[in-house]
Amino acid sequence: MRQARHASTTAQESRALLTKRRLKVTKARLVVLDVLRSARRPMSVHELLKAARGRAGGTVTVYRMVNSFVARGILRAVNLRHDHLDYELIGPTDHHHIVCVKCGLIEDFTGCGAGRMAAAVLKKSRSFKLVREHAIELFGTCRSCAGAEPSSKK
Amino acid sequence: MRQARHASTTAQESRALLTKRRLKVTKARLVVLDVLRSARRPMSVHELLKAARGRAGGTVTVYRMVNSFVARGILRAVNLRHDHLDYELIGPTDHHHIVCVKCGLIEDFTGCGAGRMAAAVLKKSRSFKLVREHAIELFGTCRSCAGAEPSSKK
DNA sequence: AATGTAAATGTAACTCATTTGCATTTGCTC
DNA sequence: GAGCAAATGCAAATGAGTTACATTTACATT
Repeated sequence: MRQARHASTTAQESRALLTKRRLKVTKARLVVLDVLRSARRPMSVHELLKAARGRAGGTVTVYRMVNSFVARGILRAVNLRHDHLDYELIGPTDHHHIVCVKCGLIEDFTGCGAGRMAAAVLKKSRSFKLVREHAIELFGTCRSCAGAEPSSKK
Repeated sequence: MRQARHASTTAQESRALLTKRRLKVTKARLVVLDVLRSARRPMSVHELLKAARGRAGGTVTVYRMVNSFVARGILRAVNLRHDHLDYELIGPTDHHHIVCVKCGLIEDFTGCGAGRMAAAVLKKSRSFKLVREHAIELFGTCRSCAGAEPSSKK
C-alpha cells in the first residue's frame, strides 16, 4: 500500500517502454518488467518465472518475451558464467558487473574505460574498423566469501 | 612433408601439456590440441569435430575432453555471443578478442588495462575484496564488412 | 615384453533449455 | 464494438550437453 504511488509510476514507465516500440501492453509483460526493475540485477528466464509466481505467463511466453525485448533494445542479455543467459533492463547508465564466484553476488560498476580501449585496439588492428559494443565482466570474491575462506592465499 | 619438423614439435608440446597434468596422451587429444593450435582462434566442440574429420573421436569424447582440459587449465572457454562456448588454448600471453558482428572474424588484442580497472572497482566497491578473472570482448565491424555496408552510418 | 589398473572411449539413452506449430485469446486501431 | 495483428498457451520438436555402462587403451610396474 505504501508503495502504490511508486508502483503506478513504474507501470507507466513500462507502458511507455512497450508502446514506444509498438509492442502490446500485457499483464505478463508489465509483471516481467516490474520484477526486473525491483530486482535490480540480471535474472534468468527461470528466475523471472519464479519471482513472478505465475503472473508472467508460461515458460514459452517468457522466453518469447525476453527475446523480443532484447531485439527491441529493452533488455540486454549478459553472460555471468552461469549456464544460461541473464537479462537486465537497459538503462541510461551503461555499466558492467562484478560477480562473486563463490556466492553469486553481483555488483554493478561504471567507468570501464572501454572507449580508450577500443581506440587503442583499432589503432593497432589491421582488420577492424569500428567497435560497436563491448562486454566486460569481472569475477572475484566478495568480502563475506573471502572471509569465510582465508586459505585462498595459494 | 615439408612440415614434419614443426608437426613433431607441436606434438611434443601437446604431449608435455597432457603429461604435466597427468592426463593420458591419446590420438584424439593430440588431434584436438593440434587443430586448436593451427586454427589460432577459439573453436566450438562442433567446429573441432568438423576440423578433425573423425580423428578426434566421437562427439561425447570431445565434450569430455574440453571439459577436462578447461578444468585442468589447458583450455579456456570464451563467450563470443555465438550460441555456444568456444575453446582456446591458454597461452603465456593473456589476450582478449574483438569479433566482427557481420562475418565472425576474430582478432586477438592485448593490453586491456584490466588491472587498473579492477583496482578502481575494488576501491569503490563496498562488497568486493578481490578480482580473480575478467572477461572482455569487443564487438565491431571489420574493414571488409564495413566496406560492404556503408549505410551503417545510421 | 607381459600385465594390472585406472583413465579414456563409444554407443545409446537421457536430461534440460529453448524453439516451433497451431489453435485461441487479447490488445489496440478505426 | 468489429476486425486484425500480435500475444499467449499447449504440445511437440529440436538440439546441446551429460550420464550409464560396457569396452578399449595408455602407461606404470614388473
